Amino acid sequence: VTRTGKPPVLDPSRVSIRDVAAAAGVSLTTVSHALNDVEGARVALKTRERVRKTARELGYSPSRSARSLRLQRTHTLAMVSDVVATSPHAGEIILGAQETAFARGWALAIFNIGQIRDLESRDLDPVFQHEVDGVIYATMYHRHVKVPARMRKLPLVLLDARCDNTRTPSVVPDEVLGGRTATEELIKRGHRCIGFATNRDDIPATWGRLEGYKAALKAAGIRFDRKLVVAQESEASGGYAAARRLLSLQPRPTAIFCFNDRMAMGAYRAVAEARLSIPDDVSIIGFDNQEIIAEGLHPSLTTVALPHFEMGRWAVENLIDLIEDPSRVRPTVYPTLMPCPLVSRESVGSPRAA
Amino acid sequence: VTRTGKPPVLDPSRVSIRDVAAAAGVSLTTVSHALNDVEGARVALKTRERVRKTARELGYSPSRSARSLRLQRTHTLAMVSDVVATSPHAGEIILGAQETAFARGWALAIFNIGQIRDLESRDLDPVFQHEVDGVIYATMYHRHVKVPARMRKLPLVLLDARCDNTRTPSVVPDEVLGGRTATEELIKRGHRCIGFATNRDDIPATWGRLEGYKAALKAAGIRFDRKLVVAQESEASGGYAAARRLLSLQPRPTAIFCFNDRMAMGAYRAVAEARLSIPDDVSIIGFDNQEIIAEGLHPSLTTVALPHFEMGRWAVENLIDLIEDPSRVRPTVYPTLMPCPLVSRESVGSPRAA
DNA sequence: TTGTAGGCGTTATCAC
DNA sequence: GTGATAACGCCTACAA
Repeated sequence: VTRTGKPPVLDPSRVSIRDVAAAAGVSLTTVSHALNDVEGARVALKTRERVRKTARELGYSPSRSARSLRLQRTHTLAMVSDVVATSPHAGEIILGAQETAFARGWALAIFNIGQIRDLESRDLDPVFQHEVDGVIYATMYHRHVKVPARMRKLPLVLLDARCDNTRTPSVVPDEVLGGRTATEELIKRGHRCIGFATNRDDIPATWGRLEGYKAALKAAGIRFDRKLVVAQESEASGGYAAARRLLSLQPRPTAIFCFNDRMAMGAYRAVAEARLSIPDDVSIIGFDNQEIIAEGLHPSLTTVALPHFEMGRWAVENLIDLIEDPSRVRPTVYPTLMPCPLVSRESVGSPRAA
Repeated sequence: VTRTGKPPVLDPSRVSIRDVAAAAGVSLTTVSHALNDVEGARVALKTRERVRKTARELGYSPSRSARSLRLQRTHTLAMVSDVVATSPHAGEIILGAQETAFARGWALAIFNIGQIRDLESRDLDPVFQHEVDGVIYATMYHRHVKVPARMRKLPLVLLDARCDNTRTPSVVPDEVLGGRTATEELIKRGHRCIGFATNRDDIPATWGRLEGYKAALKAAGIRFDRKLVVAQESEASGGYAAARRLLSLQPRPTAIFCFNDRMAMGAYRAVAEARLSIPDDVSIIGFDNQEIIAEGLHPSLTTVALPHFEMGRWAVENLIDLIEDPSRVRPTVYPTLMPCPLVSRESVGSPRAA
């Protein structure tokens, strides 16, 4: 990088702590004390209020650079992720994280580092050169990760991921509860023969949702039937294939729980091809709440939402707390499970009288 | 905010310019000169190389805070947007912007400020307190905006938006060309009777895509038929309604250009209900390339992609250039139009022999 | 209760 | 060619 050689162009409009001090007729120490509520040094109440008022009137806000330099704190969080920014829900995670950080006066820097499996070998220097006070390590979907050693040196929170070290705060969707929520919704409507179009990947979402499905059946006294669970690719085509298979069973399931909304999209096609209707002949429930799909389908899709916004918020809250008081290591369950709420639309109804 | 009262905890592992100077056996001034290729002060080649080597070995990287303070430059860009982070394509914009900024050594801070029409009245102080060197003002979809006075004080680039001041760099999708691309693709396959399921909103995308549709017809010597253009809500339901209408015409269009992929999703349903098949009886082409929809539909949807990633990249490149050399105001067309590439999938074919 | 001074790490000016 | 030094704006130990 080549320098311009020019001296810094000072912005005369910018008000500094000196200006406030001058305007309030006190020393800049007093201003600092007053504005920061410093514990030791007490400032007369009257003085403090005058200082505050002056600062407000002048539109003073402390320089982040100067404060960072002095305090060795940047008040900036890094969100390091694989392709999180391209995942359909990335926006929600970023939004939740960003809003929370902003509300607490922190900045959030996004670092997209490509495939996360390259992480160990990759050069993270650029990330750390940005001098952040903490790291949120987010993955595109719920999974188990190995945290690079370099990253452990900073306060760290995992989002949508868990690792071996159970002392690292981590937040993931409660897949089990979500699977249970979906299944219970069907049971509540009177369904007893419920197919599950699941996926084939060996990831927590697969195990968890299946476990939730089983738990709901058990709680309702419905026998688990292996034939009602069909695993396929977690795409629309997989959902189509799985649903076709399920609809060909005797007796035919009156409802299908789909691993995600894309699979549900395929299931809709299978139902239509079988000349059946949703939800009269078959109820469909999805997972993920991808709104484009869920609201675009006809009838609109009842589904279970992944709490991305909430996870973003949680990660930032906990990371800032961790930074501000590392000693306060609250004993907490690991990982933190964020509930997945039901989003009711039109694709679930009661089965026709048998 | 309450202070801890503790003195700053210095990170002993962090190497500063002094360490490099000591290790290289020169003064820290020389290190700065050598590392920054300062014009006036020349450093002996041998010295410079030694300094560089030492810096590399020690893993030195200058403190951003200190540099910001000294240079009055934060090397940080703000991306101020309405609900961009929740829009389905937000990820692509952010990704393009972030990768580009990162590659040039800049940081990108995202500021989500809710509904942008409130912008004038909104308190942007928090944004500017973050001390950024420039602003990317991004909207959720292509439109005309009024830029708040405060924002004009900083280098500014508009993304997916245009404003009255034609000297403000601005990048938007080339809607006209995109509409033309879609229509031409259908014409190339031999279609002559092409319906257009458009939307009702009074936005540039509506006018532009229609204009492109007309231009393509004209270029192919096909008479524009008003009845072939049906405006509806830009949702799946609107696409359904529009397609139903179009499919009832005599003669029936052999192809339908849908304003966006969601409308195309609805059009698929209308085609299926009419017991027609895609693309044998009717070809469908969308717009936006929302992958979840386009790849989930059966058959997969041929569509025109919005260049979000590229717009993010363009905005950052141009903003940094503007900051680094404001005098270099290149005379350029306004706004910059980013082409929308065709994404071929399976929903377009040739019409059956008449 | 308030003021003074030193330093956070860097770059630019100006001597040597 | 090289080095000492003064800022950038802020916070805080310490003196008054």
